[in-house]
Amino acid sequence: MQTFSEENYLKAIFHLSGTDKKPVSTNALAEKMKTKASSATDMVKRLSEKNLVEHTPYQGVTLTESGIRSAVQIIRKHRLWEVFLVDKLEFKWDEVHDLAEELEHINSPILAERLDAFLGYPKTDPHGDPIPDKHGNFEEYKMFSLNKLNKAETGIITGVSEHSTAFLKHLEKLGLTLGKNIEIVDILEFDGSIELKIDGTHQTVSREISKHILISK
Amino acid sequence: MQTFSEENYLKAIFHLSGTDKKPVSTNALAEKMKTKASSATDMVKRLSEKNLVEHTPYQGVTLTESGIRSAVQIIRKHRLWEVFLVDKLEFKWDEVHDLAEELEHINSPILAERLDAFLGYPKTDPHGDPIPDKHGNFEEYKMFSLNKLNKAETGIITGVSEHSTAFLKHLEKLGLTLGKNIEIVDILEFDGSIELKIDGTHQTVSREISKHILISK
DNA sequence: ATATTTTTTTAGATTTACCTAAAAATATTT
DNA sequence: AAATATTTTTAGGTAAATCTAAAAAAATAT
Repeated sequence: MQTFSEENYLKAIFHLSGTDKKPVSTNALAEKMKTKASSATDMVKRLSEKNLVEHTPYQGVTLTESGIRSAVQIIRKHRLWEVFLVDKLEFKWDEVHDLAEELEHINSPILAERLDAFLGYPKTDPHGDPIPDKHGNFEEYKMFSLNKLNKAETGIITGVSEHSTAFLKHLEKLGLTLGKNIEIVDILEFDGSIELKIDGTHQTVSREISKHILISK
Repeated sequence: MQTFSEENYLKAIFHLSGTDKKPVSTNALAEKMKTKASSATDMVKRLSEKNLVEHTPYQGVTLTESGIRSAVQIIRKHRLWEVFLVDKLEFKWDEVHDLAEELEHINSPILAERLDAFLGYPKTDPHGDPIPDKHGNFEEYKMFSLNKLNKAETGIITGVSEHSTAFLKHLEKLGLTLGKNIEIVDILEFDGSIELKIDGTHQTVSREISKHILISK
């Protein structure tokens, strides 16, 4: 068993490490955890002693097999609780992240399994992220950022890569929610802002925002 | 905000202090928390600095108004989660205590409120304990221990004062579940064991067990 | 009323998870 | 390649929550 803090670090390393499982730098990890580099080093050492991560000083950190397994189970619980909060307790998609950050640490494989069944074995969470099954298997969907689209191209919003309330509330206000079709009307040369058509109306998003909107064709 | 540990101590003091709110001794508190007296003293000092308890050295500890409010909200969450686990996730009444001990610390009044609504504002948890409403109000039912009944008297099982899996599994096996009518057939002089009639059959429970079965008339 | 036992508190250590400041290693400029 | 800047680690310290051992207070027994 791990502490909450250890679990949060594992999750952070998993996310920062990406699909290609590249080493995560101490600074990146510290920033993600909103702490200092020295604290990150401390924790990495502890996780290393527990064989959850591999760490070569100055060369960054990667998860071991057992670290990945652990991280994926926490992510599974996080996403299941998000579905519960939205589908059953009528929370909005922008209100569930912080609560799920707490609930994900409840330690009971049976609970996760029962919750999964109760929710009807959902495939994705309210932000479009895939939910690992009890064995930890899940497909990473091939989504890409909205800012990769060219003028006149179309796509479907299928995910977001940022879960803050402020960001999600903004998308909601513009009508940019999961499943919506969009079409790129124009890309401003000045700062890369994107004008797009959605539900027949036009909306503009900054380049920074567009990066965190994920699209499938 | 309190730490998990502080919350657990508050809850322990609330329960040990009883309906008459009498002071709780350091030893009793330490025993309940499965820790040492010195640790309990330390924690009591910390809670005292936060004005959650009143402590006169060597004279025991009582909750302040604010301590009671805090404890009752934790108990509310504990009992709501137990209802959720039994009613929605099909856990048995003997499987939910430890999970609820973790879930009760999730810090969100809105979550508690939504959960309450989702469950249909239940009045009692799976063990017959009353669930405080969001203002912290609840009726203590006037239940008494089974061993207070005399030969030939009858009653209805409406609660238990012990929540361990072992105890509850045993009751389940004997058919001694909430809502059942019982009649005292005999009380053994030797050790106070009680023979009772339930659903037409006879069962015997030790005096120790009978103390933790709560009855209404 | 004194002695003994029990309960409670204090003193001093330990572990986790953080911090700041300084040193060491690596990366980037010139 | 040397100088400078950045990143990472080490060293030493703090607060929360625990522990053991010893001291102090209260309760009980003689």
